Order: sequence, then structure tokens, then C-alpha cells
Amino acid sequence: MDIRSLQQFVNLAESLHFGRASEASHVSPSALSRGIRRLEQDVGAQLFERNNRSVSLTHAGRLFLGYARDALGDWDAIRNTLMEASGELHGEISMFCSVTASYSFLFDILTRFRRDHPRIEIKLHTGDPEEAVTRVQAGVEDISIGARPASLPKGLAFRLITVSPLVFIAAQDGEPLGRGTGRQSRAADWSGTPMILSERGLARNRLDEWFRALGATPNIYAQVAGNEAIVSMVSLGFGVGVVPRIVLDNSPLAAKVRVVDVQPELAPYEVGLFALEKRLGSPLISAFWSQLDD
Amino acid sequence: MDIRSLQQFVNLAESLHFGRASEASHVSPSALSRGIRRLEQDVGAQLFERNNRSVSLTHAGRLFLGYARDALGDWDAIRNTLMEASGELHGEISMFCSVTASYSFLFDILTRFRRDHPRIEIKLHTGDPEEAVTRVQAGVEDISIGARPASLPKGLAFRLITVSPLVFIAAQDGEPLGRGTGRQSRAADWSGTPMILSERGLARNRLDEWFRALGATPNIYAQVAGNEAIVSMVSLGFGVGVVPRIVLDNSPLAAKVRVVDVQPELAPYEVGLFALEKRLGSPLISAFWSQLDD
DNA sequence: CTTTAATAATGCGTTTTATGCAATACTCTT
DNA sequence: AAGAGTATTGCATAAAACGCATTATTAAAG
Repeated sequence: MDIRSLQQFVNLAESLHFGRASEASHVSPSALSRGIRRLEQDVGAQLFERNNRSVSLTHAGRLFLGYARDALGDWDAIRNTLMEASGELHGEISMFCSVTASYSFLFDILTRFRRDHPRIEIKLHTGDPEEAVTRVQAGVEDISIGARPASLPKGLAFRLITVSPLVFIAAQDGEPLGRGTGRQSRAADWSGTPMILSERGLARNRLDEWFRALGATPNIYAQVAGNEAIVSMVSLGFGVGVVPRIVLDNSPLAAKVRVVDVQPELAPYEVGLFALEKRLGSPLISAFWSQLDD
Repeated sequence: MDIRSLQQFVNLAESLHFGRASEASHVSPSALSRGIRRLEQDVGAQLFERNNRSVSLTHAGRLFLGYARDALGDWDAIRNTLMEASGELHGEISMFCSVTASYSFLFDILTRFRRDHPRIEIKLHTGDPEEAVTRVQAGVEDISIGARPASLPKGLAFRLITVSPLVFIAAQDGEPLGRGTGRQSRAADWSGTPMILSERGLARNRLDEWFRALGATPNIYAQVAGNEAIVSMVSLGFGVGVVPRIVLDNSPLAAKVRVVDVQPELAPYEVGLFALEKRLGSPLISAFWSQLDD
């Protein structure tokens, strides 16, 4: 029996779904399946009742779940105790951010963190920015970087890193938009403007809201995934897009697009760290969290 | 972290000696060394202060020892709970006996045990009969088979399997001993008789005592290790030996030796099971123990 | 009733990890 | 200064774990 099997067991007991539990444990479903089997061998009792379509805890499994939670807690506790006693922090933090974020300020943050805590390993996972909140909520990651949603889910802590305006961009050498910039937009201004939008996500929601408030319907030329793709298509002259300025700052195509001054402005992106509130007590996570203080 | 590392840690913490702890853990010293290293990595603190000649617990190690004992206890407890709930016993018993014992009644005992508890694995280790007591005392083995010593060490439980007389044997076709058998021996009877004796062990102690009571000194022809070797040398006519009768019953040389009726008789061997009293509560050990009841 | 989508398990080849043996390096004793 | 005792390490081997692709089973949808 090892600690990882125990964590896998708890993950599975909580989700009752091998696919999701395997993600939470950062292993493949097959590894999880075998891991659980091993554990059942070790403990000498069947813990889950399962067929190929459903999973449920046996009576023994429910008893064992209590033990497993305690054991994981005890292990964490002794580790933290010894770690604090020894002065230097060790261990591993699992982290999630979008590719965009990893290109922009993540480098600086991790460089500093490594300098201050060289023996804490960061397991970095990248993916769709939308997952930043859900993955932390689900316990799949300790910390994630993302944009603060309109309403922060209960139990989730947010730590602001930076604010980046959402800006309209057009091709640098394209024709000027057929209206003066800098004044209030009118619905008619936008009916003929092809737009490059995110398929979904916070920026898209903000923009939909913006158009609704204007009483206009956007002329959508393309819906793409990823801010880089938006910049790319805009730079090629396909239309007007909306991205956080921080994306422009890190884009190799920045010189090929220009920011259009549009009124009213979109509410800015608040980019920061997410973590579960109850896990801020952990020395490792707390170290990462408070590193942004200075 | 896994349970075996934890057990290895406790073993080392108790003996502070890699060689002995590795025996107690049934692994090689190098495996133990690496195992401890791994554990120190996992826990993030140095647990032992050690150079090439001495081992001691660090402060962190002392703290961790408390945790480790608890964790091992908890693991045992949940296993036993689930095992009893599930009805069928699983797991592993480590067992020790002499080669002699393994040839004689061990087969029957294990056959029956396997029939009643097919999912309990027996890890059998063989060696010098004298170790039967010490290895159980040291916690290296769960159960051992051996002869009951004159005084049973504190905390050790003994369960009689069978009683086997200690008999004098001589070569079948050798000359008759120069005195009538069946009457009380006198010191003079033995001065010219070459004896084949164990180097040490219970039989040797009994015989030394017997000669002392007789006021005689044995004429020792050879001191050998192992009852089989005694039978062998006696059968070849080198002298008179003393072995438990059960050895004869299982010896291929039985037809080549004869039992000599000598008075006073030696106290018989009481062969049985050893286990630590405090471990008789464990379901597995208790199952083995009580199997002899019927 | 048949089809389809979902999903846990498994065969297999590969990578990682653990182990034992023999050799080494270091330490304390004589 | 020599020697015995002992933790460690290099190396080759063995075992275990893993992921991918596939399979088998099941519940729901048509």
C-alpha cells in the first residue's frame, strides 16, 4: 500500500467514475483501474462494486474511505510538521494555466518562486483557460492562473496578479474602421464589421453582453479557440477581434495589429491565482500564495 | 510512501543497525539503505544521522517514529476489520522452522492450513533450530516451530504440537555397547564410547546435564551441526549419538541405526509453535494457532 | 428490438523502479 | 598502523507500473 493508491482510492470514491478520478490523480484510466485492484488485493477486500458502466462503494469501501482520509491527513500532517521543523519547504505543487498565461508572466513568477523555494517542484499543466476554475474546484490542481469570473464560486480563493484591459484590435495595415474612434459606438457602426471571437469563455461573455447593451448583433466572421488564434486572424485582415492586452504584449504578431479605441470600454480582465480556500493552510500552497505579496 | 518502507523505518529505528534491520525486513542491506533514502526523500527530512559505522535517529526521525508506529497500527487495524467483515482471511504469515521440522510434520500442518485458509500465504524460512525462539522474539517471524526451551522467555507463547523422546542411537550393525542396556548407566560405561554430539542447542544442553549428573565426561568424537548429520555419522559407525525420535522417523538412514535403551532417559523434546503473545490477537496468527486445537 | 454511446477492464510493448551481489569507502578498535 | 565492521554505491537483472489501443459490457436512445 502506498499513499498514491490511497489518494486514488479517495478520488474514485468521491467521483465514482474512473475517467474523472484518473484525471484527478494525473494518471491514465488503466493505471487507476490497476491501482485500485492492487489496493483491493493489499487490503484483502473488495472496495468497489463495479461493472462496465457504474461504480459504487461496497460496505468495506465505505469503512476504508474513513481510514483513507485519516491516513492521508496524518501523512500530510507529519510531513508538514517535519518540513516546518527543518526550515526548508519541500514537495510538489500541481498547477494549471493556459498556454497564454504560461507565455506571459508565469515565467517571472516561477523564476522567483524557484529562487525562494528551490526544493518545491511545480507540476505544470496547461490547457483551456476556462478550466482554471473548475480544475481547482475539483481538486485536480492545487493552484491555477486565470481570469476572475463575474462571480467567484464558494470556497475558492482568488489572488490578483494583474489587470489587463480587453481591447479591440484590427489589422495594422487594414482600412480604418468606417467611423471615428474614441466616441460612443452605435449599433449601426458594427453591423458591417466582421468580428473574430472566442468560441466561449469570459471574453466572449463580456463581448456578447457589450453588444446586447448596444442593441446590436455582431457580424461574426469566425469563432476560434485561443487568443493567439484571434490575433493571428486579425493580423491577416479577416476582421476585428477582442483580446486581453497582455496577449498582445507577448504576441509575435503584435506589430501587425493595432488597438482600436472603442467606447464604452470592456471591463478589464482580472488575472490572478485560484486555490481552494481550505487548502491555503498548507505550507506549500501558502508559500506560493504569499509570494505575490511583495 | 508505502507501508513496507514504514515497517523498514521502524525496524531500523529499533535496531539502529542496517544489517539486523534488513534481516528483520527480509530484504538485503542495500535495499534497506535505498528504502530509507527514498523515505527521507518522500518525507522531506533526514530521519537518521548515520556514517559508515553508526546509526542514530535525528529529531525529525524521533517525531516520525511516532507517526510510523501509529500508521502501521492503523493499517493493520483497518485490514483486520475489513478482513473479519468479509469473512475470509487473507494475507501473509512469515514462519520459521528448522529443516528437520520442515521434513516432518510441517507438511501436514500446512496442508490443513491451506485447505482451511487458502488465501493466507505462508512465507517459510528455514535455518538453525536455535533461531526459532530468537527470531520470533525479535519480530523477524510471526511464528516458528521449535523445541520448548527449559524456561520460556517472557512474552512468548508456546503451543505444543508433539512430544518426541530424545533417544540414543548406534549403528545397526556395529558392535553392541560394552554393557547391558536397560539398566542404570554408570560413569565408567561411557568413558570409552565415542559420542557424536550437536555443537549446541537444546539436545546438547540436555546431554551435558545428563553426563554431569552421572559424574562422567563424554568422550566426544565429533561435534556436528544438524540432527541429520548426527544420524549420518552414527550410521557409519563413528559412535553413539542423541537425536529426537522424530528425526529418525523421517530419516532415510533410519534402518541403518538402532535405538539404544539407556537409563535414565533424557527428558523428551517438546516440539511446538512459538509466537509473540501480544500478536496472538491478530486474526491471521490466531487462525494458525488455533488450527492445532482439533 | 437494435443501435449507439459510454466506460471499465485487458493485452502488449515500453519505461521506470526496485533488488541483490560484489566492490567500495569510511570509522572505530586494537 | 592494521584490521574488522558496516553503510553505501555501481552495475546488471528482475519486477512493477504505465500508457495506448482494443475489447467487452452495459445503459440509454431511436
